[in-house]
Amino acid sequence: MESYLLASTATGRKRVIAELTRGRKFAQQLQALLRKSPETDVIDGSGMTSAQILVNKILDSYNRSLPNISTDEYDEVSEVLGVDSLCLDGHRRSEDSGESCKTSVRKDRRGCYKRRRTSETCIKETSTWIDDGHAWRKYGQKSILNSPHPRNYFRCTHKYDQGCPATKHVQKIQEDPPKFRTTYYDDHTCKNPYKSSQAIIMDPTAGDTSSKIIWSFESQIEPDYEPNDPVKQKNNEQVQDLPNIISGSSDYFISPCHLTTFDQTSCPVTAFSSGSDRGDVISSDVYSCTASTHSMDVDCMIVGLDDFLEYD
DNA sequence: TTCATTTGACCCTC
DNA sequence: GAGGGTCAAATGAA
Repeated sequence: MESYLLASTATGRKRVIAELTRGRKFAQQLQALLRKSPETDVIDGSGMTSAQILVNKILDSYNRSLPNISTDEYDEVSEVLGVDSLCLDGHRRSEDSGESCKTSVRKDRRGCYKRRRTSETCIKETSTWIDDGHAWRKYGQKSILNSPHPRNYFRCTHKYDQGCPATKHVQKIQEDPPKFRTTYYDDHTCKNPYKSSQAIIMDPTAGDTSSKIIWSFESQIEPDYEPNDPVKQKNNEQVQDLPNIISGSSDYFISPCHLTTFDQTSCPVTAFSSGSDRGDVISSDVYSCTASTHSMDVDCMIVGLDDFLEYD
């Protein structure tokens, strides 16, 4: 992510930083605005609400920034966003056409993919495995040095059909009580087709119900899921059993990463009030995001904002 | 039959 | 060369 900021010239870099800083400022204003009651939002002469005006400013900020990124870096942006995946052809070949080129696949894999640089967008530690609302497909498992538990590798199910670059690593870091560390890489660009149970997360800073955030969940298997483990099964059921608190509303998903973007510092996210079993499960999670992902964070906010604007 | 998971091999970065 | 991330054939489940 930080590579986005590495414009080819010092002047260009300054310009990018200035624009992104500007965007962040607008995003913060928007954040404050959204905490207010929507009724207080001012409508200007053009008929736009102040929130919409801020959205336009943020988008404008990014539109000004992107041309300042050099071609190589723009390619990198595209790569991260899944616009032009660097080796989709390479690994799709085997999945699409089966054994047609088995013998050459091994050789062709040389240089087929780039190893990911350290660019995690979100780290989450949970006492239980909770679902984050996206469909993940496990593509690997690896024992890690000095770690008694293997690390599990997941990619978005829609990696190939929608080019979604999102991946995550899940590793059990503590046995008793069980603790899992989930590291998210890249954001989802897919349109998540899963609509399952939803939850409402109350903004802890707000006293009224005007600042509800819907948090969607989907069932998912624990990284080292054991079908015969009743405890783990129960945890999965807890997530699945979340009720549709708001029905009939457009289903919009805010991932744990997105939630943290509303507060740009690491902070625990509290879901539901105390006394709720389900809430206990969710509120035990701790999220943290890398400080270098502000621009992506703002982007996430924009995505969420569109939904906010549509949700009336 | 289709799709997800497992697992060993390959490849990249440090 | 070690360690870690990804690929893809094999296998299993629905």
